[in-house]
Amino acid sequence: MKNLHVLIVDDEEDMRDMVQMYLENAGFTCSQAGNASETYQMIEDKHIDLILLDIMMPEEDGFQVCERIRAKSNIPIIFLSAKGEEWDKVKGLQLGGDDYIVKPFSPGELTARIHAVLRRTGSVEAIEQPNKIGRIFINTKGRTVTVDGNQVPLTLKEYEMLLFFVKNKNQALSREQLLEKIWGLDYSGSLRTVDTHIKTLRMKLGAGDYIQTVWGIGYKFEVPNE
Amino acid sequence: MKNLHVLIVDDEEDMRDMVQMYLENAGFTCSQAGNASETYQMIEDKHIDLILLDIMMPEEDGFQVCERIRAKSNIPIIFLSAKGEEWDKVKGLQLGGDDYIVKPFSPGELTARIHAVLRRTGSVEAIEQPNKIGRIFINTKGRTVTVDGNQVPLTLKEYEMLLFFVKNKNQALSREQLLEKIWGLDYSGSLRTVDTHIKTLRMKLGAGDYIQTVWGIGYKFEVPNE
DNA sequence: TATTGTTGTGAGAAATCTGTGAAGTTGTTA
DNA sequence: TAACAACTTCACAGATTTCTCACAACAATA
Repeated sequence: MKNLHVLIVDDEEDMRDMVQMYLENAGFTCSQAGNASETYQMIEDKHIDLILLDIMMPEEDGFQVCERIRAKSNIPIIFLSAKGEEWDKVKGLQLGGDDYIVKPFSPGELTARIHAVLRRTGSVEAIEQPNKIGRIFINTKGRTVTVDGNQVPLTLKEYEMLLFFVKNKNQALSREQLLEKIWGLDYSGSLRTVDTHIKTLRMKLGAGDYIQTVWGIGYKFEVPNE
Repeated sequence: MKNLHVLIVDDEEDMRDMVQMYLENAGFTCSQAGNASETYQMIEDKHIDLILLDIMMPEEDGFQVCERIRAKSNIPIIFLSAKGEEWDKVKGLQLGGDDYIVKPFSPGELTARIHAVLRRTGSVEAIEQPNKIGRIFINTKGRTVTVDGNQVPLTLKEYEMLLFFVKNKNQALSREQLLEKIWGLDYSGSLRTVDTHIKTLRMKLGAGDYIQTVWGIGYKFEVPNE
């Protein structure tokens, strides 16, 4: 996969840094802009593959910025909006936004949407997604999981967990790693929460012993015959 | 592997000394700083490859120190925080920290994280992992061990012991050394505990006489034909 | 060979970790 | 607001690992 450059636009530095960290972990290169004029300058100066654009910003807000960018460029734009912030999905997308994400979001959600947008806009050759693993079939577009032909309804956390496991199959993963990647760096709850989700995932995936316990460490996803 | 220089920053001398001992045993060169100003001076004076930075310090705390260092340098920084200490992962990492470790930690955990950070930041060429030794195959990602093609289930201590033996093969290792490296400096149990683990390891590794008794000293890991 | 100190080993106690049901929280939807 | 789903926490039983101990077996030394 070629190296993709994402521009993060947000007036809060903390938020920019956090997003950048998430993205760099996922293999993206990042630049930051704290306001509208910095944004325009960045776009002139560098090759940007995608823009993450916060809506609430002093001076020009995200919608205005989007409009001005669209006047001369088709760079994919994903809007960021804080939860509860009053905003109009329709408006954003009409202005040429390609998607939107509501804060707070998990690292997995962020990268998933970026990949989806890049694929959709054709900016990048289809990114191969894991699909069939043993008797589990994961449809990342539809966000559905099928086991032995039967669709299994997974909750958000279960789904992200399964995806992360599949991406790192045959690797022992600690609870800390799972929490950090799926819940985000700022999660401060109990480690044992992972156990509970493991329980339900195991149950939903049925027989197959996909998820092994690595005693004293955490868990590992293994495919029986591979 | 080139000689890497680690700066240990902590206001407690005991902690600094302990960490230094761990690191020197692992082949690092160390310097110490007990407060913020010493830290800045060290960075000016010496070539430092990585900083271990305690968060709780009188006067300037670790976060502030990190911020000031980041203002002019990209030296990798790993935060140290005592268990239970209220601290914010996100804050630390946003300020430019590369990782964090919660005290108390084992020597193995410490060096593993340092290596990971150095690899990630590109400070050092990937450090080769032990893999095949005689008829033993160690998969560090999956944390599995195979002997003659058969997977052998090892407990945590057994696994860490084997790894340590392999890293120091053909060297006579005292029980004290083993306890210090695998259990940590604060272990206060019986020396003979080692014997018991040696017993089970020998049994699980099967024929091959990998682990030799060095009478009056301790044990040694040897590979038959090498 | 007798003596002394060291190591091997089995058994069981102690410590630690995981699985799980149930209850509590939070957030969403109608 | 009530009903519901998702998520988290808790507590305890059960499983697994780790440690200790006692004694047998062994090596070194005189």
